[in-house]
Amino acid sequence: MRHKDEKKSESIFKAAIQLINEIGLSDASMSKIAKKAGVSASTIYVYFENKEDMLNKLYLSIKKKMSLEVFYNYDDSISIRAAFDHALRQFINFILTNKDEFLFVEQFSNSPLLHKLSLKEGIDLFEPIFNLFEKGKSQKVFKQVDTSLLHMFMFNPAMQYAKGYFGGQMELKEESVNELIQMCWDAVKA
Amino acid sequence: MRHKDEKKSESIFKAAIQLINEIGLSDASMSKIAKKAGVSASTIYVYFENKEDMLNKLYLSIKKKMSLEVFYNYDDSISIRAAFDHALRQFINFILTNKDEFLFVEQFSNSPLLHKLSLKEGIDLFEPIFNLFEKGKSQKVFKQVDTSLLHMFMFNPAMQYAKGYFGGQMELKEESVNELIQMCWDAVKA
Amino acid sequence: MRHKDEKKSESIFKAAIQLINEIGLSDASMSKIAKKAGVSASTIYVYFENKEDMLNKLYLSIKKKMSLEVFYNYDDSISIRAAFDHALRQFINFILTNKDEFLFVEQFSNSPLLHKLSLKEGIDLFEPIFNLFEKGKSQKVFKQVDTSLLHMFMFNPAMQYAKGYFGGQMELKEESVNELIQMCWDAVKA
Amino acid sequence: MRHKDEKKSESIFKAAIQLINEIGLSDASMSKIAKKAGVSASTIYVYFENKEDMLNKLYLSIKKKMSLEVFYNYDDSISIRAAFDHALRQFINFILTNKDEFLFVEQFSNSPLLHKLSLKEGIDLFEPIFNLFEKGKSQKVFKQVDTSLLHMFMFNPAMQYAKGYFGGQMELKEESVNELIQMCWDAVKA
DNA sequence: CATGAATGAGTCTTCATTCAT
DNA sequence: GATGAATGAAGACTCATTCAT
Repeated sequence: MRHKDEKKSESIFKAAIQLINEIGLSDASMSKIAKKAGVSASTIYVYFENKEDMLNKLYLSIKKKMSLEVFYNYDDSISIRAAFDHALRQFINFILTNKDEFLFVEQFSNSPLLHKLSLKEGIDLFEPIFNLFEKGKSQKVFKQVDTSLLHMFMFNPAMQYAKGYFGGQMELKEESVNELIQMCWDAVKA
Repeated sequence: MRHKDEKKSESIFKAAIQLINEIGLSDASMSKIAKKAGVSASTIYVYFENKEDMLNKLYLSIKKKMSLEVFYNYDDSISIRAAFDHALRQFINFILTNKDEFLFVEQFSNSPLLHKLSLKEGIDLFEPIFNLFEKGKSQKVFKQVDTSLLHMFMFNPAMQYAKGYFGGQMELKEESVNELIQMCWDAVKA
Repeated sequence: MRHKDEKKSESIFKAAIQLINEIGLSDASMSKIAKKAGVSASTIYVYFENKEDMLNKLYLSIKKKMSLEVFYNYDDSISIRAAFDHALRQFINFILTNKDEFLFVEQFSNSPLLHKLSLKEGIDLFEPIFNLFEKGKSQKVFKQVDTSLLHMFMFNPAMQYAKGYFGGQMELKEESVNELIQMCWDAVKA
Repeated sequence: MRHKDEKKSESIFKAAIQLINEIGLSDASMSKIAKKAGVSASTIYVYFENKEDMLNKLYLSIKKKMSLEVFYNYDDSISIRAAFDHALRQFINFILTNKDEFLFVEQFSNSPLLHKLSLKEGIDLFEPIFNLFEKGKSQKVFKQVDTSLLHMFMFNPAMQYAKGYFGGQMELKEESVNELIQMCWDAVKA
């Protein structure tokens, strides 16, 4: 895939993301995606094995992009609170400014199409956070609970918030974002 | 006329829930559901207008059952903390002991098939919680933030936890549940 | 059938005619007809053997009604021209004032559902006209051509005209009707 | 790509026409047509948008073929009577030697599937006839009546005659055709 | 007599995918 | 590498009809 036309596979990704957000994962057929991408449906099969393969690769590519942004300028050595804040704020910023990518990931995560392997790979990209939690726990900054619980309280509310915002059920207020980060912190702090 | 089998629409519901959990919402076709329910596909249309109607009615029936359980023995007059604890514990208990129902609701909530009307009706069933939040805010027990934020931090982590548990990514420990409830409380308390 | 509820079978007829005109013969299902008639679909099967039987009986009942009107006050002994005129005028009057019945007959006549037997029975009702043609031919008033040709030129233009009128492609003018009758006469007269 | 079989859409047309004549428009399902054409049902959708589109295109293609034949060697400048005769005779010849095409057009014209646009396009193909009528009226050769009345009396009897003939209710005699043409002329002539 | 419930067969249409060019 | 053509399988849904009450 790497040696084929990078632009074409990129335009397929773009079309898929947009279409899935417009009409939903299960209504976004290969031919519709192809039409939107400006290629023939059969061309997609030059770049991907099948639909599932395409979606998994799309999922991972977004996760990678997301992780790059979340950990941009991420510095292990600052205070735990500051690192927590920084990463979470970057994360919120990413999902709010990449609506389509975020909503695709959400839809896909809730579907049986997400391959176990891709799920794991996606999680691995957030390794620095797990390190942060371990360090924080040993310093008694975080509660002595399962790391996955901490992880959940760190990112999930923001995702839920973004979904409510994009769904029109919530307003976006600078103030709310700060409150939300504070609430996350209160939940995980010792 | 033949007598209407009271259990038939119930068995269609049951088949739908199970199948949707096994293979996902969009792969659970009417004919597959019918086969699992032991009826002809056309029989479903005797009980429901169409697929969307069926799923919306299923959704509402689960939401109602859920609300009944969450508010079983719910007492407005005890302390806010106790009421919060009680409802959340009942909620967790419901989703953990009604895996299929819960996972169906999750899938359906994230799908475009969920009709706006059903969404609203579903939310209305949790009105007592909204009253609790208002009361708690006025007594400065809860943070002075959007009620929807409080609501999110109360229920969402538990749902995410259950999903992780059912997906095999988390263990279920009595201890974890208590920790989770504590974390929710820390998040919302003033 | 005669001893059953006459009103019910009548209301089924009425509903069928109307519905067929609204949505077409092939979209007018038994259940839709039943709903419009205010009875259960199964009730129709008390009065008729099946859909085809129902439509054939409906067809014949309309043909009979039509023949009654066409030959109302019909007098064999007046001049051939006058009898021709009278019958044709009555016919035109019938189809213009019984739009639904007429259009149903047209749709049904063009469908394979019309049973050969009903077709013949329907034609038999117009026997007096055939007598008129025979008499006219022997008196050299009409052309010496096949009676069915005469019959065709007498009734078909009016039917076509009415269809054009009901379809909105033609206007209805008192004058046009007279012209049409004159043209029919010119066609058949010797 | 596989090469597009030029004959495929033609064979679909042919199968559709034949089948519709055998079992009627509304019983001629896409899958039956496909089977008769020797292709998969989905293949039809490669060539046509849907059933309605297919039938409309079929209708127009027949109308065009018909008009080509009717106006073959048609000469504006000969006498009106001769032009009338020529066109009508060609028309009769066409419908008698193209039974399936003609009967299809008849069924389709009486169905709600005929799109307004196709109806108009179909009529436009007969423009020379309308010119003939206008000229004939101004020369007092034709009656001073609505052109649509003239048109009706020119073509409708022949169509009715052909339907009777194909339906087995009339015989085909060279003589009758001449008589029929004469009757049409008598009807329209001043 | 009347009818609600039930269904197998069928409707049109879309889908993911393959294949020859 | 790119693609138009082709298709079997499946989708949601409707139909005419039967049957037990």
